[in-house]
Order: sequence, then structure tokens, then C-alpha cells
Amino acid sequence: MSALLVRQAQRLCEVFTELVRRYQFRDRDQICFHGLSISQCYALQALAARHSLTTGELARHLCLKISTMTRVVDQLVRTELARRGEDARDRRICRVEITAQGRALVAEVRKALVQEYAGVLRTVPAESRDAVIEAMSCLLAAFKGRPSCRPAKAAAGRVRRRRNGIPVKRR
Amino acid sequence: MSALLVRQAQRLCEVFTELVRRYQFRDRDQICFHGLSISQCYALQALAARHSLTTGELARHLCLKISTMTRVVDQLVRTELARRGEDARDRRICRVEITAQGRALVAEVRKALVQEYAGVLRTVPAESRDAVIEAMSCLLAAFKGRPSCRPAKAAAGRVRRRRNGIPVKRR
DNA sequence: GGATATACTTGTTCTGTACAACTATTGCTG
DNA sequence: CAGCAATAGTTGTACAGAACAAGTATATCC
Repeated sequence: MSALLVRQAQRLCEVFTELVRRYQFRDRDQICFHGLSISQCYALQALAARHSLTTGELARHLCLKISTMTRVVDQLVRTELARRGEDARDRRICRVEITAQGRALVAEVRKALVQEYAGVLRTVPAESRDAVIEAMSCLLAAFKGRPSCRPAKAAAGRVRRRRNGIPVKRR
Repeated sequence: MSALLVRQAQRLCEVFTELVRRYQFRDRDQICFHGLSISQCYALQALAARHSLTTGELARHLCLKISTMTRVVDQLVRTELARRGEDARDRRICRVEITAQGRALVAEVRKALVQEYAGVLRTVPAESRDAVIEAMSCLLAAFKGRPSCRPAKAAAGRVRRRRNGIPVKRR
């Protein structure tokens, strides 16, 4: 690996880590302000962008286990921000859709976030703003090429059990 | 607010939100791999950068309540990554310092992250890399000018209680 | 010197997430 | 085609991170 690349990576590490750290806090506050958890918000945004998603697709998108996703969807359904529908082809599948109410909330959150960013951008010299945004999408593109979640944890001394074997005792 | 700024803010919102989302997942996996929680890691990094910090300073830095911070420090002390010391002037204060072991772990984590970033950077056209990093620090500077945590939550219908009044019943 | 403020700790609760087991459905194969 | 295996999701349970409330010790101010 070239020395230059290493130096650049070090610099990026410093800057980006700190940037994300700061951003996270504000983002969290902003979103929670609207009564959504981060996961709920991500899920809702994903649903707003597509017509419908299955529980599994959502889980993969958010890097959550399906069991967790079920519960996040439960919350959204309970608050009537999303609804569960059936899939015509495969009756095991659960198609999740956003409701009008959900769509409205996503719009509201987005508006607040955009305001937030406008505030940030205002303190960036006007002539650099486009460059900053451009750089960001460049980096995003780079990230997109890589897996976002670690591929399950097949790592450790984890025994693969037969599905239909004798039920395993809980510890 | 100018229409241009709004458009830019919208674009930034989209790109940056997605970038952070993806980054978070990887970051979480990466760090947990070293046996540190995110908060522990942030705390340790802050400690590595300075000589010592009080519990309160750490809490402010991480946007955590002091009570939570106490426990995060507990964890670091238990695993001998940090130690608690006294303050010569004010005996209420708890000065937290990183140990040699902690410093080594921070270095290890950092190394892994830098590798990660090098991988990302490699997929960015070589001639854009410096610009991307520059843009990032520009944005970071902009964020630094703003408070990172929402200023306590004086917002809601929250009653301010007298400190020395009759103890309030838990619900 | 006593009330009040500050810095932290401890007890408790809540929420988010994972893991294991279970149900229902679909698909594959002898 | 019967039955086993795979897939999609739900439910029971456990645990960690974080908050809130109350408690303790020290410092500061009138």
C-alpha cells in the first residue's frame, strides 16, 4: 500500500470519525424529537422511497436481525405509520407499506434535517459548498461498493445445529 | 433562505444521511470486534488525545449523562484500559486517565479503521482523494461551530423540582 | 456556619437488539 | 407425491446501553 494512501487514510479516519460522531448526536436528537427511534426512522425512510418492502428486506437494509425488525415494524404499525400487507405469490411474506401519516412524518423529519444542514452549510464558504457535497457523494459511492454489515457471525466456535434435531435446551 | 442553499442542503441531507448510515454499521462491527462498545471507544480515544479528563468532561464530549458516563468509565477501569485518579484541587472531581494497555488498544483500533478507510479511498479516483478529505474537514469545521447535543431537554411539560424539597415519589 | 451548588455514584427502569425456539408456508428430491 | 429441508416471519427471553431519580461528598457563597 502506498505511503501516500496511508497518510490520506489516516487523515480521513480522523476527520470522518469526528464528523460522524458529531453528526450522530444531532441526528439522533432531531429524529427523536419527532418521536421516532433511529431504526424506526430509517425503516420509514426506506418505506417512503419504495412501494413496499418485506420484513426481511428491511432487516437487511438496516442491518438488523429479522426478529428485531418484526418488532420495529410492530411499533410503526401500532402508531399507524406503516401497515402490514400480504404477498400474493408467497403467503409467508409480509409486505410492509407506509401510510399517509407515515409519509407525512417522514416529510416533517426531512424538513427539519434539511434546515439543520442549511445551518451547517451556511458556515461553509459559499464557493466551497458544491465541492463539499460532491466529495460526499464520491465517498458515499465508495462506501456503497462494500458490504455494510459484517457477514453474520460465522466466525467464533459456533456449532451449526441440525434444524430438526432434538430441541436444544436453553441455558 | 436562498433557494440555492435549500437545494444544496437537501442534497447534503440525502447523501450525508446515507453515508453516515452505512458508516455506522461498519464502524459498530469494527469496534465491537475489539471488544469495545462505541461509547467505550469514543471515551478511550478522547482519553488518548488528552492527558486526563474528568467524568463530566467525558460525558459532555460523548453527549451522555454523567450517571451513564460513570458506568462506562467503570467498564474501562475494570478492563484496565483506564484508571481513576484524584484531583489535587477539588476532591469531588474524578480524573480519568488512559493506561498503557488502553493506549495500545486505541492504536490497534485506529490501525484497523485506517485500513478500512484505505480500502474505501482506493475506490475513489486518485486525483480526487485530497479534495474529498479537504471537503470533509471543511464540513467538520462547520459542525464544530454548533452545539453537538441538544441543550438538555427543557422542552416538554417537564416540571422543575426543588432540590431539597420533599423527595418525589417514583411512579 | 448553614444553605446551595457541583461532581459524581448507585438503584431502578426502559428501550433496542440478539438469540433460540416455534409456526406457517414453499420448494426440492427420491 | 410424500416428506424433508429451506425460507419468512413471530414470540419468549436475556442482556447491554442509556436515562432518571435519589443519595453522598465536597466546595462555594452569603
